[in-house]
Amino acid sequence: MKYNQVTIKDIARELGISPSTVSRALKDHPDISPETKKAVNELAEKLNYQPNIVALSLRQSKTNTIGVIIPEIVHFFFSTVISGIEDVAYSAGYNVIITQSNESLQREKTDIKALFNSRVDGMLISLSRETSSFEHIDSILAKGVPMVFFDRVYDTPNASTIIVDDLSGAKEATQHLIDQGCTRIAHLEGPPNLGITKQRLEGYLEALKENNLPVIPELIVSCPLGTIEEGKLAAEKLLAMAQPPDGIFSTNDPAAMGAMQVIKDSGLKIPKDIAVVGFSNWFFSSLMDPPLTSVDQPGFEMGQEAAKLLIRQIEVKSKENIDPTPETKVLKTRLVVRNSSLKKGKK
Amino acid sequence: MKYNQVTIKDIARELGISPSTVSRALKDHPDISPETKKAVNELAEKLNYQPNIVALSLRQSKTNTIGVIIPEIVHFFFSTVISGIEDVAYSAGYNVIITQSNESLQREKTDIKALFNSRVDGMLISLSRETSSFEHIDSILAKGVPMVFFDRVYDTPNASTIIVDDLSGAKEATQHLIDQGCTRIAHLEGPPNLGITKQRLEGYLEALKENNLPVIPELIVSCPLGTIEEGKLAAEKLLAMAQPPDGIFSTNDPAAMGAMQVIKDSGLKIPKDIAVVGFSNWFFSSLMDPPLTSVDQPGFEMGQEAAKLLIRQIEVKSKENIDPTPETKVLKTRLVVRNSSLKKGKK
DNA sequence: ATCGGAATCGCATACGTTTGCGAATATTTG
DNA sequence: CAAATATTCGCAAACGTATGCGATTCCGAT
Repeated sequence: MKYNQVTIKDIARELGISPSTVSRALKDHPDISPETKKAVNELAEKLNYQPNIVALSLRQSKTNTIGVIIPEIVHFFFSTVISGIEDVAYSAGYNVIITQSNESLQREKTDIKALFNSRVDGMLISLSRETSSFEHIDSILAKGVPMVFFDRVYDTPNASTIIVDDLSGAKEATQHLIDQGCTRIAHLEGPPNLGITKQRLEGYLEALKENNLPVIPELIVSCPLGTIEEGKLAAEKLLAMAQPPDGIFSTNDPAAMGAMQVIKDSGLKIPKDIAVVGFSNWFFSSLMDPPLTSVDQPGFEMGQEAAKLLIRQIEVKSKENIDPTPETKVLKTRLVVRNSSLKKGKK
Repeated sequence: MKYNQVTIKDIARELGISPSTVSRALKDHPDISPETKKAVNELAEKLNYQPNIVALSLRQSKTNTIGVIIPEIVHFFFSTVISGIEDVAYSAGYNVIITQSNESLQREKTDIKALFNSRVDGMLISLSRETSSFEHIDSILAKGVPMVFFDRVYDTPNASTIIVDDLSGAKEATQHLIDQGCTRIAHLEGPPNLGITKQRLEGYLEALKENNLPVIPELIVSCPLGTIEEGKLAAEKLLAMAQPPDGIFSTNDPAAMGAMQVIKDSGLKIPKDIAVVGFSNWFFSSLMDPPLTSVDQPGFEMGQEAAKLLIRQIEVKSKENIDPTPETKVLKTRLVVRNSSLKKGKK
């Protein structure tokens, strides 16, 4: 689009000097006399000169843009993360291009290529549910594009990652159920490809072991999509057992919610008969009836940290021309106790 | 960032021809012989040539990028709209840069400038709650940047808008309450600057008049932020009245939700004592207890339509070099009836 | 008056691509 | 066989900016 914006050449012509001088004057280069600088700056101000970012990007081989790939935007946790990313990116002078994989590996591949072709300075990625091979990522990584993975991470020594302590969070949640007197605790397990799924399962198992509770395989139900619907199905299955559970720890909030609905409809009471704990602390969790206990993930902070890390890597790479060593950052979770799990009342 | 991507020059050098020939060969220009085209295309394929989008943007004064300004991402409706925008933008070959105003006029101003400086080809904007003056928009509009406003629109003859039929939606919602037997219907009113607030109020009033119900000013309570907290306060105020309402139509779902909590805590029953209807049909509305009746806004579709309209305008402007005439598109709402308003049971 | 150096600035080139125009070669025509 | 035309390609400039290097000017010192 041609907006007839004033350029450095216009200023040069008007002042009868060369574009190079104008360029230098604008960046306060010592070679330029104070008078020229003054004249240039005043005219630039008067004409409302704004540097052409596209030309700058071409010249410097740097777009000041970071690309983001997330599974889906319409997801409380991820939109919170984006908010955090925006927050630091904008104050650092970076634009943010957002793409969503829609949980599809195919789409993730085209997204990553599109971002690379757009010459973004770096990428922030959270893997799709389907992603179990990584050539598409490795090939871009090999070209030296800085990348930071968050939440659903690719475990490679070549890229930075930022995660929450899913294991501890899950363990704490399970321990909380045990403290409330639960002895038969079910687990709604998440998408099998994701590391977070394994971590949360692991935390659940560790808590059981530390309390000398038996691990009952039938009580671990897979919810590969983690939807409300799957939560309902899982709960129906659990309630049909000879000995139903007295507590449920779900890999995420929607599944927990689905389970809650089925439990309530069956006439059982939450938390008296079955206590429920979710994961992620979605916006609406506090609005449920009863309000859902959940493990809070600091999404905004995760976005901030991921963006900070990426930008630092970008700047290191461009200034010192050195590949920065990847870092891993683990954020703490926080168990938010609400009525869905309080059999005994608050301590 | 220098990724040492192969350029048109590399291909030219390797083949002993000029860059211009390579360029033309790649775009199937008739001036180039079939043999040269074949050679070029094969080598390009082999070297995995990808055109440098930044150089292209500079050359063509077109970035194939559209900028989006929304009040906040962490908002079910807006994230849904974004999803719709992405959907059509990507298949049309456009990148999407997203910024959020955080409901601040100041931030909206800097966002719009930043997007302009990034030379986006067009903008999709939903106004902040604070926006009541429009110079910052007019000045950009005057430069000929295509703009489409959605949902919270700027009513000007110079830009296209895409909205939902808030008036009809509100009227239908209120009529529904009347049909359920409500005679004292309260309205939780939204942010005063927004057109949608006025439209929804208007629809509420029209429904009352058509049914010969009196307009009782005390029953119209302002919720300038539209938060859950404000909904609670409003409900407390309403319940303290000598004659509390028997129905509530809220300008949005969170306020409706806050009201529901207060009503339930006060011992009154929903919908028996007070029926409640919200607006926007947030994701969690169906999960409330009782599930909340709400006016569904087609967010995804709105995003799609807005992006389509904008892209069409961009292409018209660049090809025919003519300012396209602004259009307005109105999308239909849909009342989703749930138990929070069903005093009589489904018809 | 001459020189040296500092101060100030412009030329040329680069980033990667597109495109009008002209040049060279090949082909057809009379 | 010469001339006209068609085919195929390269040169150069352009988009807007940054920067190494050389050129010019000016000043004070000798």
